[in-house]
Amino acid sequence: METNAILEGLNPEQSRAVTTIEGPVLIVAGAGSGKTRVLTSRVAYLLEQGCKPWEILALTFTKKAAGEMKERIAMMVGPERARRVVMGTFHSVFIRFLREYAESLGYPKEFTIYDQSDSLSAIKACIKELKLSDNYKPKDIQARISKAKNDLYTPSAYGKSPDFTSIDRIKKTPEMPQIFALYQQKMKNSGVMDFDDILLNMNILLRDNTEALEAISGRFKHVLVDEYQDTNYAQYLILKKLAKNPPHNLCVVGDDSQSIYAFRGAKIQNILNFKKDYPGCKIIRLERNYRSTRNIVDAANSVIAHNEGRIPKKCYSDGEAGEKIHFMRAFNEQEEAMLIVSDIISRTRSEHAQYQDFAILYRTNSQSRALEEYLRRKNLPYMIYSGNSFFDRAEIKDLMAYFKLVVNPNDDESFKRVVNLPARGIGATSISALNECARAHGCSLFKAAWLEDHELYGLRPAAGVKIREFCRMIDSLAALSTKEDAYASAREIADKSGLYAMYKADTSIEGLARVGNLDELLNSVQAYVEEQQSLAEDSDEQALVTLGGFLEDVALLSNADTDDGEDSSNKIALMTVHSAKGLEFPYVYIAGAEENLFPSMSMLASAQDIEEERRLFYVALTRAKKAVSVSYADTRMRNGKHESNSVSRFAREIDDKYVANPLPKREFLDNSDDDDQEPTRFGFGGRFQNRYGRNEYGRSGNVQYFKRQKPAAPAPIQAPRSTTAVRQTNVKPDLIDPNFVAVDMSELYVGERIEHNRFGAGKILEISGMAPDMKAKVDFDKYGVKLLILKYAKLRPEKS
DNA sequence: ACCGTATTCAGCGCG
DNA sequence: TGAATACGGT
Repeated sequence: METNAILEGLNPEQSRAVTTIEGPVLIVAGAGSGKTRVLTSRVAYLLEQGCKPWEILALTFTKKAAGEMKERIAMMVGPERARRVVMGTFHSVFIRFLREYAESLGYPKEFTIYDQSDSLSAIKACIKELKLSDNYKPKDIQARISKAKNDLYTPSAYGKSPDFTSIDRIKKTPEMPQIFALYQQKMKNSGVMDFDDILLNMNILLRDNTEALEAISGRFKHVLVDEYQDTNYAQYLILKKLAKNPPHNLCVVGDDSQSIYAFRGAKIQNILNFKKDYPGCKIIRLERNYRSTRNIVDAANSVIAHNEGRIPKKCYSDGEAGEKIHFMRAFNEQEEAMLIVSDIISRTRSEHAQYQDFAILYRTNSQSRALEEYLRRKNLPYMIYSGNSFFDRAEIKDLMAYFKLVVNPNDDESFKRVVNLPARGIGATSISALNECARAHGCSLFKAAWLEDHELYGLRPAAGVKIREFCRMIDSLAALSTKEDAYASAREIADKSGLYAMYKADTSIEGLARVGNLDELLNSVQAYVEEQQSLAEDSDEQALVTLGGFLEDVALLSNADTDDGEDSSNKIALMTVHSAKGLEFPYVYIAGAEENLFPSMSMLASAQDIEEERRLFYVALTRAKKAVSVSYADTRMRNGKHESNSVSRFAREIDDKYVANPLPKREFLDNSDDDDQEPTRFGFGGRFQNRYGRNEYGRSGNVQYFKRQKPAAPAPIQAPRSTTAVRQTNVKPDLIDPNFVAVDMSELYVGERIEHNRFGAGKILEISGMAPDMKAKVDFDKYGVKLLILKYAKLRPEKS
């Protein structure tokens, strides 16, 4: 592609961003400013200037971003050259480097990756081994270890850092350094890294191995980084080392106003301080927004102007003024859902909008429920972007654990997961004995299985035999997997392990679904093999597509990448503001614009946190192309409690000039936090025609005031339905009416026909024991005779 | 090994 | 409130 063609259609700033190729460059790319286009054009331009593809390193955060860039570069310069550009996510690119030098770091070349759940189990194992109290919450420990690694603290550095140890003192977890150390030790014994280790070890490599540093940094003449505002300290330092050679051709692109990942270690200072870190750098601002109307851009500007720590810039749109922002006030989250959905319906009619043109954004995932319920009620197609991926399912994890174990037999977490699945008579006792043995020898469970001194740790010979049998099976599968491709190996593993047969034996509906999922996993292995083979055909080398490759590919997938095969065409999108980053929609609804929720106050510690929340609100606003509606509810059920909060300060910060129905100057409802003394307002809806559902509500007399009352104490015991009512463990014993118990028990008698939730109908044969240990022998029509403890079994008289 | 119940927790989530 | 995990009994 000719230089002219590359630059065609770029505005002057974009053009400068593409052609300023010498020395460090910071491109401050406002929302919707054509950032991806600039990045891809820049790569094309570098190639056009004679740079070799393999001398360019381009790093992104997500697989999706990397994929999009690859595709667009391929269109500009052709697939052969595009393929040779070193481009990918931080993690995927660094894994490649780490494999080259794995041994110098004390890892096997074939190290595998622990995902978060593997890592969590390993942490639980550490806590257990150190016999620590339940002050030590595995999730919390995991988060703190992750934070430490992102800031490049090793366990010993952690122990010496007052920052960490003082928090541990407060949290009553003084043995954090020991857990951290044991965890790292375990990981090394198992030949595995977690996601943070990839960055940590990359730093260690570049710090301690000069040869590696020179080789890797010498390989690249140009380093490009997307979303620089989201980099953490570990990534920051790696980049610094990769760009150490003059003239330091490091080009970073980002927007400080969209830095929203501080909670997972991102440092906005990285972008704010770029100028200081790279003296003489060039700063290019992309301030023209091609996405949104003027009103939206100006409204977003008026909000973000309240932040102090910013790179000065003036974002603007040359488009039409467009619609003003609408506020929608609701009584509760159900009504909020109704207002939003009604608005969507009316816009589909009045503006011929498609469902896919709408996005409903919220701060927390739990807000999706009310919206979802209402959308379902109205039969509208929608899609929730979040969480549970295919790979979280138990049966998938089981088969994946076999794959992982075959690729890396020292993976202890996978070993523990499948050693007795299907049942092989290897119980918890045997495994904990084996674990003791492994711990004493500082080796993996798999290696410990072959040692001779089991008995010292209490492992019974019979159990030892069974464990070794299992290990031999893994060994033979491993041997096979070096000869066969990933798909053949995967099939063999599913078969020989007995796992597939085990799930196949379950003929229930769920069982069938599980087998279907296993098939789907095998299909995806096959798809991976075919994809890799077609890539290899284009190039010269024809290597075996290994199962290890598949595992790595999957490990580096995110939830966002795995769409459970659901068809996303023409559906209303529901997602958190975080996951909306980088996306755009004609119509955007921001739900739950309330104090305490957005901004979320749960963990708000410093003034900087409120700025991060404000940036998040900014991100939400700037997703919209044509229209934004901001909704809030007077009361909302949160964590099982009713909460009343006033309108979000961010909503108020939108300049009235850009709002269709500005908020009253002082809110009617003060910020009373569910205090029983305060009057709480509840609305009773019914009139929802008002398109913008604004402040007439609540003012027009359709509001009831009442004082929330504490429930009468003691709480009345509910009318007995069955013997299960006796089991009121939350009620103090003296609150149970003894008469009630007696009466209740007498409802059951020998010969009576009853029903059970799971076993269905049956007849009582015998009643034995005294309350609360009273038991009944029941002959179920379908399941035969069972002895049930009445305290636990929910029996009710048969309906006739 | 599996069931039902008790208890606990509650934020956003890249790779 | 309700989901996820831990526990404890057969």
